[in-house]
Amino acid sequence: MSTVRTPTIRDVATRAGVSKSLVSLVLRGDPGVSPARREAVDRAIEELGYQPNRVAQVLGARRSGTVGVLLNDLRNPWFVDLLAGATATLDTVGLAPVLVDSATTRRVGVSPVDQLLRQQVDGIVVVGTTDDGEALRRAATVVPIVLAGTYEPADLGVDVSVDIVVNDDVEGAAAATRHCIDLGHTAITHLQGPGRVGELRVQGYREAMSTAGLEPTVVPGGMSEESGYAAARRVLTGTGRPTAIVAYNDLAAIGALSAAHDLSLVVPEQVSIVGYDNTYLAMIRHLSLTSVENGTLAIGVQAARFLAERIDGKGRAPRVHQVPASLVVRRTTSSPPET
Amino acid sequence: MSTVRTPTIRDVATRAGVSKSLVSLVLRGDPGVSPARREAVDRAIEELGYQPNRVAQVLGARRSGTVGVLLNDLRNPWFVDLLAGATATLDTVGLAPVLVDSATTRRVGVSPVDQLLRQQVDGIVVVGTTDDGEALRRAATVVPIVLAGTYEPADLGVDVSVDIVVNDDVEGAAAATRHCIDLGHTAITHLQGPGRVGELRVQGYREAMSTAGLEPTVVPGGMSEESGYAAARRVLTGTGRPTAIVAYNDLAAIGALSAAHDLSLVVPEQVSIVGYDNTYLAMIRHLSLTSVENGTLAIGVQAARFLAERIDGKGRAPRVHQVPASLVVRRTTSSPPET
DNA sequence: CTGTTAGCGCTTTCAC
DNA sequence: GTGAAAGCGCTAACAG
Repeated sequence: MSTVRTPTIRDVATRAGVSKSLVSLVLRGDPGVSPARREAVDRAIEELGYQPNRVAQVLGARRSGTVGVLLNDLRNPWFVDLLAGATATLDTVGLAPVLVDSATTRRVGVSPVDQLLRQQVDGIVVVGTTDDGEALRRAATVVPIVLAGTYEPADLGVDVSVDIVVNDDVEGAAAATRHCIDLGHTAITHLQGPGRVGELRVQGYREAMSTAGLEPTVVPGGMSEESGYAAARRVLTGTGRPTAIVAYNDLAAIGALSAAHDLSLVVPEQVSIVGYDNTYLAMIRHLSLTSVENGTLAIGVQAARFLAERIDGKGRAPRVHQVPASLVVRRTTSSPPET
Repeated sequence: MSTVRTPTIRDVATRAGVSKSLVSLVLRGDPGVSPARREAVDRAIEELGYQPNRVAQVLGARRSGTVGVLLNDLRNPWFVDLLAGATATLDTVGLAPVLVDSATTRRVGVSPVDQLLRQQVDGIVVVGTTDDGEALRRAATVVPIVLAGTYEPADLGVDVSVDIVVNDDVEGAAAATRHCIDLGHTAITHLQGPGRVGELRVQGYREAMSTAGLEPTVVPGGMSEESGYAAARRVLTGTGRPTAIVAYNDLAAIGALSAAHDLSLVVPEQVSIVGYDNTYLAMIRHLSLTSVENGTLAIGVQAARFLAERIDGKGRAPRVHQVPASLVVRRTTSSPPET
């Protein structure tokens, strides 16, 4: 914590014997600067240990080069994977993500979205179902927004156009359900998750059940391990319990796995369980969870692309990009018990 | 994306019929503002939908109210837990974390630490072992730094003082090892992790082994699932394999679990495995990993406190805060096979 | 208690 | 090609 003033662009300029603006040009790699001067500036920067002040740059340029990423639970590996895809892509176009985890950020008064806006982000990507639709609606009038893995908030306003990048939730859930049906299950319960995505998965589940002439059972779950545990525990307690559970996501499925364990039900012999998202959790061999692969990384990449385009002013009509979903069968599903 | 200029403090002032500075005072909740004027300002803010521009605030105030949090893998639940503790505490003192995940942030040229500095963060908390010691050393001369769950980089310079918050790695690893010894194991292998923390855990392991008169075996591992898998696979292949593995952390332990599974070794009957960090992964009942609880949340909280103090100018001597570690026995450890 | 006056460090026309 | 000057939106003394 030295007490000497940290060097500014002006110091660099004087030291290099040029003007402020010339330094600014060099900083931004402007091609039209004579090699000699560029060299002089670079040396001065080096000698001074000069670091450009981003804050001042942003204020001056009226463009921050950052995009807000609104997650809602860093504990869910799905978010992290999607984030990885988005980050990689943003990097290539000179944008930097600024994360906001609505779960940990309980800053009173100001909504996370407004925080982002105040920070002058150039765009926002909303990852997964979120509340805060009100704030987003406002935000949409100021910066471009893309929704990744969610359809909410729908109707962001008449003349604002947001892009949506999702997987085929209906088909994914249907595939998961069909898999159970094909294995011989007839009593299959679905643990519903939040939002429109939750509804679409219910729809896929219902379609598959109906096609097979089976009676659907949907119970409200959630997107966390705890909620999956609680829902599954309820469902698996007592008689008339299902022989298979199709969960909203991997986290909920893992909660269900735990519930089964606590009720001394062995998986998959007594109860089959399938997740959604195909996160690394599903791949852990000791869990080896049958799950729906939904192109998480690709969604992140595409979301970032869309956002970057819109930030560049390519203001087209709203787009919906859908990546396919496919089932990955592992060891938490098998034929139902004989009874 | 409306085209109207977003309102500034000046617009608010005119609309409320007061001066810019009065608005500024209201914004910062200054007590010395007459209720009438405050009310007028608030109404103007409301009517205009005014949002203060953080960037301008920071530039003016020469203080950003943010602290950089240098993680190195968002996929490791340990980081996320620690982050949660830190965030909660930072919030209470009006500081906001800005995350940098060195794993996903591969921004060429500028080190993540420098990025943080350019953003004018008021301090940095380094979570877990990091490279980039060089940049941190430079940073330490500009803002306060606290290390959480790591001792690196050591020696940040003569007159800079950084605080360190860690758990008792030696005791934690020793407890894990003793547990195996008490169960009757004699062939116990330790999967070493990175950095000084890795060394301390090795030390704890060695001490426990030596006390019991057993021969230690340490193999290099890593901190990821993959590296744990690879190391364990090597160790468990062929004859003369250990009956117990003490891993560097939960992620590595889970990798080891998978390796055992792939080699058709059943856990814990044929091989016991213990992790470190006691993350939610260890608690998943289907994994039910014996692990060392190391007060992750408490470390995050304390790190944030230390940093906040230093930012407030309470520049004391460097401190080292150590939280206790304790073993949580679950179902991946048992007596060794009879042979 | 309130308004005025300088900046904060950088970008950006716009002349030279 | 390079430099001068005018902001970006807000904070922070300092007078009134």
